[in-house]
Amino acid sequence: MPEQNEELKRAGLKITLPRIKILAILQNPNNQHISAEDVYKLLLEHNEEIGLATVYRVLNQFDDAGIVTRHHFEGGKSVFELSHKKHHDHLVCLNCGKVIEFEDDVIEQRQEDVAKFHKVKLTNHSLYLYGECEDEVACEKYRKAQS
Amino acid sequence: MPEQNEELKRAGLKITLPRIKILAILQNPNNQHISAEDVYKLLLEHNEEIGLATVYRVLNQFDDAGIVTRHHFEGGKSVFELSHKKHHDHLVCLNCGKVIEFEDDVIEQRQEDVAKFHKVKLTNHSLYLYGECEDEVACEKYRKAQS
DNA sequence: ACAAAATAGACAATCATTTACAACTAGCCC
DNA sequence: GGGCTAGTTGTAAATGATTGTCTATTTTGT
Repeated sequence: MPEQNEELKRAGLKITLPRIKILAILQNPNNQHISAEDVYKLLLEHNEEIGLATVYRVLNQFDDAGIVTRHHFEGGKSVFELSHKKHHDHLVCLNCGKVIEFEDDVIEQRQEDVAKFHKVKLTNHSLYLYGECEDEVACEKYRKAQS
Repeated sequence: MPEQNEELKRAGLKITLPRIKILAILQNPNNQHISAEDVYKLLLEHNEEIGLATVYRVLNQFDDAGIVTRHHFEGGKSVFELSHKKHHDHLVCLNCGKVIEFEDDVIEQRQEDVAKFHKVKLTNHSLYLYGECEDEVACEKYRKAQS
C-alpha cells in the first residue's frame, strides 16, 4: 500500500493501476516537468499497457485535483509537474532544455500591485524566462543526457 | 501606395494582396491580440478570398520579420500583436477576455537578476497575469461586445 | 462476493497549425 | 511593356496534441 494510494485517496480518486503508475512516474525526481507523451513512453518502457488517452485523462484529473500543475512552455505541448511544492516560476535553457525553478518575492509582489492598479483580481499567472546556459560545456552535456 | 506597402518592403517581403490586407487588419486598433482564426474571419467579412493557410503563413512571416509578436495565452491558440511598440507584458481577464498591457521595470530587472544568478543568458520571457475584472458590470459589457 | 458507479482501453474525432503541390504573380531584366 | 524566375497562393491533405465515444472492465461500499 504505497504512498501513491494515500495521495489518490486524498484527492477523491479511485485507486487504479494507471493512476498509481503515472503518479509514481511523476514522483520520480528525474521526471519533473514531463509531457503526457513522455509519461506514456516511460509506461511503455516499464511494460505497462496503458493507453495514451488514459494518460491524458489521468493527468487532467491530477491537474483538477491539484496533484499536478500544468505548464505551457514554448513549443506547443503541455508539461506537468507535481505541485506539492510552493509556488515558483521557471527559467528554461533553450539549448539543453534544462528547467530551473525559482521564486522571487519582489516579482510576486509587483504582479499583485499591477493587477490591483488595473482593478483586476489576480487568480494566477505564468512567468517563463528563456535563455541559454552560460556554461556551454555543461549545457551540451545536459542536452546529450536528455535524448 | 498605403503605409502597409512601406512596412512590407522594409521587411523584404513582396507586396501582395493577402499581406496588405492582413497587415491592415493587424493595424486596426480593434484587433490587437488577434488569433489567426479571427484574422481569417475578418477577411471573410471583408469579402477577401484568402485561405486560412495563407493567413498562418503570412503571420509566421510577419513574426519572423519582427512585424508582429506571437503570444501563447491560456487556451491553446496563438494570438498575434503588432510589435512596433516597446516591450510589455499582459494582464488578461478570464471572464471578459480583455487584455491589458503593462510594463514594470522592477519586474524586468528582477528577471535579469534571476537569470544572471543561475548563469543563464536571457533571450526572452513571457509573463501573463490572469484574473477577473473587479468591475463586474464593465466586464460583462466587454464580454458581450466581443461575441 | 455483488451490484452500482467509476474507469480503462481502443480508436475515431477534433482543433490548431503545417505541408505538398500545382497554379499564379510580383519584381526585375532587357 | 513582355517575359522570366523565384516567391506566393489556394486547396486539400497531413500533422501533432489532445479529447470524446463507446463498450468492457474494475473499484468499492454493502
